[in-house]
This record gives sequence, C-alpha cells and structure tokens, in this order.
Amino acid sequence: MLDIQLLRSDLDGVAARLATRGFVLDTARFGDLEAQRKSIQVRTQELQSKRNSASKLIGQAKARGEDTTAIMAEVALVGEELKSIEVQLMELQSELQKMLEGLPNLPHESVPLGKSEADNLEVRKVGRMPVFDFAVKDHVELGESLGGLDFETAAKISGARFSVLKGGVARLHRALAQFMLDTHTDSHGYTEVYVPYLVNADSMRGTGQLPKFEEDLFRVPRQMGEGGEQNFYLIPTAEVPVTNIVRDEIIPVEQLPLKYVAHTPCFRSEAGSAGRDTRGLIRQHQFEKVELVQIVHPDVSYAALEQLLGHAETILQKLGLYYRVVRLCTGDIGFSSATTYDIEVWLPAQNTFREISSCSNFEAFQARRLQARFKSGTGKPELLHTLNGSGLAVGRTLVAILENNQLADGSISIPEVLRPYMGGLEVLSAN
RNA sequence: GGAGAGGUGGCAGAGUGGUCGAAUGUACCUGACUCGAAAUCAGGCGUAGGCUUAUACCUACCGAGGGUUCGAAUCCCUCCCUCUCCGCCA
Repeated sequence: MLDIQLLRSDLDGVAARLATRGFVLDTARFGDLEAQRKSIQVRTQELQSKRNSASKLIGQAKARGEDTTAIMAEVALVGEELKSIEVQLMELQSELQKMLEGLPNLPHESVPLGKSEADNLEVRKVGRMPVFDFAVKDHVELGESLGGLDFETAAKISGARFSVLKGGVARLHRALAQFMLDTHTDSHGYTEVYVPYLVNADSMRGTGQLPKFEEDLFRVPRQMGEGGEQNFYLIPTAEVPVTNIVRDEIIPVEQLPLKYVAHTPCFRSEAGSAGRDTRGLIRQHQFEKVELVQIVHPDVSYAALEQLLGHAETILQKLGLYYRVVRLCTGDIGFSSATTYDIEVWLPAQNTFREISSCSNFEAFQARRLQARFKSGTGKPELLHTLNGSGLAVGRTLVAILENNQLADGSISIPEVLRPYMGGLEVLSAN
C-alpha cells in the first residue's frame, strides 16, 4: 500500500510513476473523493466534539442534581445529524481505502523502463552452458524412464498440474530442499522457520495477495459458529506466512535485520494460465519452494536485496547450473514490488532460460499494510522494509538437474553437493 | 466434544455508565545529585487521523463488529483469540 500522504501531496507525481508500469491512476476520482472526505470529516468531528462537551455538561449537572432536559433536547439534534454523516464518512473512507489497496507499488528509480518481459534487462550470465554429444531429453522423458515421475497417477488422484515423484527422483527432490535449507542456515545466516500453510485473509492482505489477486489462490471455506464464515487460504508462497511474522509488531532496531528461511509447499490456482506449460513439472498447482525473507532497516534494503540475490545464486553455483540474472522492467515487476531480479536457469531441452527465483524489495509497501515497524531508542516507530526471494523453487531446480545432468543413457549424474543427501549416490539410473 | 476463566498502553496490572486515553508498578527518555555509575528525587513517555506556517486545538482507538444511551473500557448481542480442567486424537 502506498502512503496516502504522498498521494495527497504529489498526486501527479505518483500517477506518473505508476504510469511507467502501465497502471492508470484515476487522479480526478481520487481528488474528488479526498475533497469530499475532507469536508465531511471536518463536519463530523465538529459534531462529535459538540456532543462530547454537551454530554460532559450533562454529567456535571446531574452530579449537582440540576435539571438537564433543555440541554438534552439540544444534543439530541446533534445526534440526528451525526448518525447520517458518520455513515457517509465511513463509506467515503472505505472507497478511498479500496482505491488505495488497488494501487501497485512505485517502481524504484533504477528500474529499467519497459512494457513487458521483452524489455527486461539481462544483468549477467554465470556458469557454462552444458554441451551434449547426444540428443537431449526433457525432464518428463527422463523422469518417466527412471520410473520417478508419474503424471497419470497424479491426474487420477487429483487432476491436471499435479505430480507423483518416486524413488530416487523423489529423494533427489528432498535432497535439493535439504541442501538449500542447510546452505542458507549454515552459511548465509538465516533462521529456519516452520510456518502454517493455511493462513487467514488478514495475512493475505498484509503481503498484497488480497484483495486484488483472490482468483490466483486456493480458498478453503471454514464454518464458524452461528452462521459465521471465514476463509483460510492455501499459501501461494512462504512469503505470506513468514513476512506476516512481523505484522503488528514493533521490532527493536538492534534486532535487525531479521533473516528467515522456510521450506514450504506452495499452492497456486493458475487461473488464467490455461494451456501454458502444461507439460511436466514447470507449472503445478502444488510445488515446493525454499524461501528467503529479510526484514530490514529502510536504509539498507537495497544492499540487502543484492545480498539476498547472491544467496539464491550461491545455490545454483554449488549445483553447477548455468543461469542468468535479469532485472525486471517497470512493466513486468509484481504488484507489491519496487525492484525485482529474476534468476533464470538454463534448460537444455527447451533451449532457453526459465525463471527459478525471483528476488524483490518491497520497501515499505508491505510493511505499511502489515503495520510492521521498528523503533530505535527514543524515536517514533517507523515502517520496516521487507524483501524476499526464492532460494530456490525446488521443483524447477529438480527439472534443471535432470535436464542439465543427463547422461547419454538417460541416467543422471548427481551434483557433488547433493551426494551426502543421497546416501553417497553418484549417478541416478533406472531400478 | 463438555466445563470454566480471560482478552485494557512496550510489559505487568487497576478500572462495572459521566472531566477515563485510562490509576499504579515496571521499562524507556530528560534533568538534579555524583569524579562516574548505582540508588534516590523531579519531569516526560501510546497509536492513527483532522486542522494549522507552527504551537494550540479537535476526533477516533481498551480483541473485532453491531446495539442501547445525551454519554460506553464499563450494559446487551454476535464473532474471534488465549488459558485451565475433562474426553477424544496424529
């Protein structure tokens, strides 16, 4: 959420910056709502003040045993007007709130201008593109012939966009997650957290998934007492529960930065991506991810972003995967993000790079919704900055290992760093 | 699932219709005392919003939402959460 004070003081400036990411801010409507809000709020507070002081007088008069009918008649009139004007004020404020919640974050000045994915900026390529002296197979073919990937059974159990992993492939998948967690906790200073996979609407609102992106989520209705109904939502990323750890909290400045890593499943409805990436593990309703979250002082959030990006890259380097880092342009960054780097891994079977991590600085956008603040000594509480990044998407990393490490006979050479997690296995082959 | 207790400021904890945004303690900040510190004493110390050049002033907030009333932390209704005991259970 943006600071409403900023919209009041520099509406056109905000509109211009939002325009760079293709968002049209209805400045006339905002100005209109604000003007109404202002006059009605002033009037409301005036009336409340009148009522309060009259009520005080009544109390004092009664204490002295005096007659109060005259003043009570007077204040009754105030009450009438108050009742209707308070309703108006509430409606206006919820209109404004709705509008505000629908505004995406302002891109940082350094974000390259652009309309779409095509305008993203390649920052660097790292590693060496693997060369094969045989025809490469894709991960589906490899996984199935290893007896470790079964989409038909998954379709029977659940439907499209689910998978069943078996044997060595299932273990490799687990090994990847363990390796990532261990690396981030042992070498990068993150604290491992285990968090709920079902969260409430407040948490989804806090990180920006709600109200705008409800159709991307799996909602789990929940019957409460006496006809009450509330929803749980399956998390689309660990970002949601982990970042919400600091919702409504005031963190002492000396505890910063908070660095958390969590390994969770992620659930996405993939509404609107029908027909895209239907083959294989690339786009699933359920997948695993190791997520890095940092909660930091505003002064250091951009340094923290570079650091976090480096932590994610380390995983790829240790796995020996070829990848590139891409700076997303204004037209392609996510709703809540001020700056985003994507890491894309090389997939030889597709002859292309595919996203395997996304690292973002949200600045105070999420913190404002979350009321996540820090306090130093005597100072007032201030909003924190929040960041996160995948470190990495486990399913897609598995795809990358299968495809990049395939041998001519369809077996897979296990990266050295994973072997301790695989009982020392060096090559994964059928049976 | 059954029975009970409770949700108040950073924390602890008073407050059952009228100067209560809230006693008191503690933490924190400032000052005095001290060579310095501790102890002690004095003062300050919630959040959000409005209006304002600025002070000042005003409004809202005592788990959430609704209601009664001239007036609600306090009374009524609904919901949520926490704790204790019993039962069941991975």
